[in-house]
Amino acid sequence: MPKTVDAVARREELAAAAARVIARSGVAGASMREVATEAGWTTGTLVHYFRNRHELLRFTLETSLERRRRRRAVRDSHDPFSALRATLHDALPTDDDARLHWNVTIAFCAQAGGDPDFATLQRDAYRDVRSNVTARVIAAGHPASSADIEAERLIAVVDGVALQALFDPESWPPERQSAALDAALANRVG
Amino acid sequence: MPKTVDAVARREELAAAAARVIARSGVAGASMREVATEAGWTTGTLVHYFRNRHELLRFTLETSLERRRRRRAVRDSHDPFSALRATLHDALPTDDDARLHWNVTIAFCAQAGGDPDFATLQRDAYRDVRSNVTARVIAAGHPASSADIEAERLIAVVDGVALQALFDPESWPPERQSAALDAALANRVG
DNA sequence: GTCGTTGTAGAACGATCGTTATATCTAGCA
DNA sequence: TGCTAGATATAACGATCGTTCTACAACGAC
Repeated sequence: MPKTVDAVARREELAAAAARVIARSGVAGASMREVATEAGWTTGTLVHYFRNRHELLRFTLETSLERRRRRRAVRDSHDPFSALRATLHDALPTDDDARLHWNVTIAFCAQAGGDPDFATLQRDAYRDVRSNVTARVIAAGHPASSADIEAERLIAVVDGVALQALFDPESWPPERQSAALDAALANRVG
Repeated sequence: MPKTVDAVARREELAAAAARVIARSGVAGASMREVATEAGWTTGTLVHYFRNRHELLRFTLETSLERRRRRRAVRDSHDPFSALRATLHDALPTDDDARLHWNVTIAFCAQAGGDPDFATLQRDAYRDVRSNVTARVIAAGHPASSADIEAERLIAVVDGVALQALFDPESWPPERQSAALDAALANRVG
């Protein structure tokens, strides 16, 4: 058998490079050559792990969404309200990693119109977030009958703050994002 | 004197075509040829009214932001709370026109990272919205000391709902968007 | 050590892009 | 009715893109 590498790890490494390029200059800026250079390889390597550019982009989006999902997965040890707050807080672009994946999400959001593949991935991720937050809202003591409304409201606040923070980072330091979230949480839940 | 056309109107007509293409397939999809075809002209006409592609895109973004701004400008005749609600409601993607310009905003949001020109335009538009809503929040009876916080919260809700509605239109008919806004308004203001 | 498979590099091709240059058409004025 | 400058169309150029193809390097099985 010939030289062997961890193909899964290599794909994730390349996708991470693609995510950085996309966050920096949009999906359109993520050409095969640019991504290969960012990753420290050549296009020859890139096409060895991804059949074509679309598969690279799709895998990059999947990985990015999965990364954001995992950010909020390890929060079950706290008390229910803290877990809810932590889940929502982890979705805010308060650090470089979250900012990066938020930018990737936004970049693909703009592309989703022309590519139903991407649109489906994003929509499913959104629905997953919605059901997750709804469950935590109920766990935190909110009446089950209106839990979905409350969850949507909280998600809307988080998304809205995130959008503004990405546009205008200097006006939205992490503390201000946290404060906005806490204000939204203080309104009904808890 | 030769044949003469209304150059301003022609520029806006071309920008409207560009906006449709951008909403449909992103900024990257808005090539000179594609925009010219959408508008019913050729690239020769396009470059006659815009020095280059960047100027076309910039003017398109400006026009789109201006159009969203004007949607909420004619709301001063009502009582203060209705005016506030109407202002926020007009920002939601409840009709085709609003959806189109929201998609343009999102598309340019993804591009803003690589182009400081677009980023500045968007950030300024956001700050304009913020001061506008803050004024209306105060007019609606909210304490001036925390009006900016309240305005940010409401804008965040609107943006968050809009983002979800663009992703998942069938889950977010206009009535549901209105309901989410009214729930957010019922919390503090009024 | 040799072979065979995989990993990596780089060149090359056709398509498409933005831009520029050139040609044709058109409407108002002499 | 011509003349002229703006309005529009079209062709072409160089650059860049995604993709394909070929060549070489590296490592495990025999």
